[in-house]
Amino acid sequence: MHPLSMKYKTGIVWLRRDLRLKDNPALTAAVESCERLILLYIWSPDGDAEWSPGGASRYWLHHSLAALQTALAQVGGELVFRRGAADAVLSELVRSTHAAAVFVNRLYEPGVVARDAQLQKHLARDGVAWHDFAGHLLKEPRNSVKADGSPYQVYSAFARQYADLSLDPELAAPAQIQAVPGVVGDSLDSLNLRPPVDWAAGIAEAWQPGENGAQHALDTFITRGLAAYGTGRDFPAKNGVSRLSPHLHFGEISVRHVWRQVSGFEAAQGAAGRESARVFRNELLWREFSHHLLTFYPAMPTQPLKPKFHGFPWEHSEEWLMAWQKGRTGYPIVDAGMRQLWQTGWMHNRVRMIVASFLVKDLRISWQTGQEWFWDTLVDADLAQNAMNWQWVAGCGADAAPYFRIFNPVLQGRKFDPDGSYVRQYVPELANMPARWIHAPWEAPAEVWKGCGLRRGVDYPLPVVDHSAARKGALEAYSRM
DNA sequence: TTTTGAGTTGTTCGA
DNA sequence: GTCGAACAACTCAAA
Repeated sequence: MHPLSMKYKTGIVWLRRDLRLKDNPALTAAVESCERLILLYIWSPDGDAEWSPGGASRYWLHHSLAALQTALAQVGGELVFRRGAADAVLSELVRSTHAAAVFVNRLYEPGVVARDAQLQKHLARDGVAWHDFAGHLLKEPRNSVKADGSPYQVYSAFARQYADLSLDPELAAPAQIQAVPGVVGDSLDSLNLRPPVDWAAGIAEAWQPGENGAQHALDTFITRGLAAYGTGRDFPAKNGVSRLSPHLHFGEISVRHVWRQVSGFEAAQGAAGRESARVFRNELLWREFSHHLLTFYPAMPTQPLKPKFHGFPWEHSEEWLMAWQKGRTGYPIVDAGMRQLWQTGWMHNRVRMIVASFLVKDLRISWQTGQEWFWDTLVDADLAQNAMNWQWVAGCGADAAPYFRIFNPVLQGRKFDPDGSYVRQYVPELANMPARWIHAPWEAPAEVWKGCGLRRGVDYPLPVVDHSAARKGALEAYSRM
């Protein structure tokens, strides 16, 4: 942390994706070094930075901000909302309030990094200090490079350096905040983050955005899911995963806190539990790795990391894309995943791989197209992770991904949703399909369809493509590269 | 500089 | 039904 010897009369805490009070380095430093604070959130819909949040993210953001507003008010703080370009908002605010310093936690999207550098320069010209802190990751990307200073390109080598990770002590939530009174702001509602049409009922049911919801999700996971995470995480019908991703994306909980809690749990476990904790921590390291990659390969969201993928012959079928997006491909596990995404703003990780593989390998539609859909529909949409994972599936990412790794949606369904309960939940028209046919209903005899009250290919579609043929086509296209 | 070992999550085929 | 091998070649990390 920066040693701040200077005391400021007025400081601005610019909250971005660190929507929490606990273990928030920028907030704590500001409280300790300023007599009074302006707590600011800026909504810049037309982007100082590219990749403005998608629909599901905005919904989450609205509720997360509402929760933060309440929590800050309880310690005397007042969250001020402003809309517009960050540069204009900050310079106006600095002039009108005579604030002498701005405090932020660093982010790692290339557009944000560039904008922050500009802002810092502009503020310095007006004599305003800029203090940025490490609050979003376990380790700063610039500190996790190889001995020669070059960036890691392989996950396992990257992850190895976290073996002896030592973390700064956690910071308590501020007990008291002195707010600058009477700062003019917009209302949260006027930011229009919520959708005009209420499609979000399913999201509201499934989630509790905000710091309390995040801590609750962590507690629930540690008491119910973590011990069996190693195997349980692969079964989408079980509650085997943490569901922390949107909370971590918006910084409602500190990843250092999560790491510590998981390590604390591990200490009291037998071999299986220790292995589960290790596997889960590796998932946190994949999150780190994605930010590392985005830092050193800023084109990752649009360009394949492996150059030979430039010019890959992707298909452009609106009809297939629509079938995938709406969950009407005729492959139940794929359709269940895509409908879970649409209804709840989230999809189980195992199923994300299956639907992504299906889009890229079976339909041969570009990973960028899939990434854009996820960006708009996921409550946890995160530029670094979205880009890294789509590239991983497509095989054009940093790690070696064998060209022959093509998921078979029927086998995956049978293996990870053996009784079909995940499919039944999200593809209710198949609720009565016997388990034997649930992952390949086109193979079911006519009387089985009839017995379920279904017209074959009408009430539930036949496969848009034949997997076996599509697999051959993909292998051929990849080998021609 | 050269060498060596290794690389998140799979599927198919034939014995 | 289960099991092991094959499925390419290449790049990266580290000694």
